[in-house]
Amino acid sequence: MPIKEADLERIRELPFLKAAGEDTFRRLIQGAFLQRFPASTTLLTEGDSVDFLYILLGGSVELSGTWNDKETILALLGPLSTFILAAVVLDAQALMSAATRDRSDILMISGETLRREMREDAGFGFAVSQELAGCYRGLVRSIKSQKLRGGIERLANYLITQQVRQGDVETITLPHEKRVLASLLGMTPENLSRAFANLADYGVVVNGPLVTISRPVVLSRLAKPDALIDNHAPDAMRGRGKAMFEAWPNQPQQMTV
Amino acid sequence: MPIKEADLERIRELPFLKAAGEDTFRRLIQGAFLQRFPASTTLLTEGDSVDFLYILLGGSVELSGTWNDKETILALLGPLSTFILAAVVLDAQALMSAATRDRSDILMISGETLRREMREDAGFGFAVSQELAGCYRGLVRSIKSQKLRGGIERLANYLITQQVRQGDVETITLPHEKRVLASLLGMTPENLSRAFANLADYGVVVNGPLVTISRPVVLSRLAKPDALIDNHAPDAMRGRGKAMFEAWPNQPQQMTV
DNA sequence: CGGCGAATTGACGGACGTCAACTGCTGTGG
DNA sequence: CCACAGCAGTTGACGTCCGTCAATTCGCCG
Repeated sequence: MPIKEADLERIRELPFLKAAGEDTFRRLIQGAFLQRFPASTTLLTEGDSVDFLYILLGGSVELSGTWNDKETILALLGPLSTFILAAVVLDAQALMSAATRDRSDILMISGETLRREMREDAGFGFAVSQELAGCYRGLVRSIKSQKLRGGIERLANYLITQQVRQGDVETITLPHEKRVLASLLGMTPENLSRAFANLADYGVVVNGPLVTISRPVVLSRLAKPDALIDNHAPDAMRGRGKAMFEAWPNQPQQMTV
Repeated sequence: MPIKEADLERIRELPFLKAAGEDTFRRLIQGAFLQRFPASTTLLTEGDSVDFLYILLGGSVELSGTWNDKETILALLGPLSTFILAAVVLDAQALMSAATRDRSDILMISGETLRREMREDAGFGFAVSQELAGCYRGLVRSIKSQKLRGGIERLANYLITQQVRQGDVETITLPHEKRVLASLLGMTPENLSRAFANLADYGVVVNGPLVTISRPVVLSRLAKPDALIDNHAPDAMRGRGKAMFEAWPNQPQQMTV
């Protein structure tokens, strides 16, 4: 699929490409592919060597890890996310698998070109560092959530985060299947179900993918959301306008726990 | 404390400073402090804004996070580790606290200078990206370990990792108090004790800080170590000689789960 | 209409956290 | 030199959280 002019402009606005010089940008795009993948397509399996940096322009992607026949979802990505950047920078094997969830448009930039341009264009290299630093901090938040909170608390905070991102509505829409959410939160689907049932006491009403938070203050007293764990305004957003926060459809980036 | 010539040479060998140009290096060192801290000194509390990049030259440092009056250790660092680099790159507040465990020599580099030099010296910027990418991948391994394995399995793999790092000896020395290890592995001291007791069936004999692995094959069949989780040869080591792996005393870098 | 998968619910067992008591070591002070 | 306090570590009892297995319901799509 050829890269359209309109796409080029969108890509150019990515924070870590905006910092690149005009020549750098052109060379990066030169050997890049823009490809449309169907839903549930494996893009990369953990252990694979990584030849491209992936940039999700449309659709959604899931990052997962496995061990001993068990699998866990590490992150869910929405449009304008980059992924497996760290493996590309180090030219190392992937530590996570990546698969599309919906039909997705993905830009693939040559890893070798990326590394070469980073060594040439300091502004670009710095922007990549910032992107990586944002990813790193997302994982720190994840680990803290995972190690310090119980399942119900993780769910409660997830709901509050979603509420903020969806514009402080009373009724939020779960953006993924519950079994996917369960894996992201580090529990089984059965336990997620029970966690939702427990939250009924705190004014949480579940109706399919619709979740109504009728007593936000009560829920918040349980959840104890924390600026140093909960990504209400992700690092990755730094440097762009607030536009992405205002409305739902264009929101995501990274949806870690 | 003034920076000694001998220290300068050691510092210059750090992988992410080795890539810096001579001028860059001089400017980074210009406004830097080398400071000796006693044991159990708080260097930084989560939420603090971060003015310096820290480089541990001697001693040991613990990185921790808290929520709701609970605390967990996120990493234990040995000599020649950098820490809170991500916060410095983004000029953001720290997500973890840092404290010395032993008396420690720490080099502090101005964050503002670091960012400025990254924007000027592309080679240096790239090296910082590599450092960050290595840290990121360390956390990915941690999360996978945390979400996919049970406590006993995490301990078993920790022991195997230590065995490799200590030169494949039969009897390893735990480098930290057991309650510290417990927190790092995401469990309580009591449960760590029981986990050790369980591992007796797999040929693990505990004697204070000395742990003998009498049947490595049996233990390994339980632990199922995985190159994509267990950091037997950390990313951060890329680019330096193998010297650090050969012997115990000079080993560490990062000791994540 | 039938079948498949997601979601829920119940029953059960195992893993894990909490509380308490006890041991052993170490450093301190009489 | 010994008594004692203090802390790390261990062990036991208990309760809760969580994963597993099974059965059921529901909605969606062929």
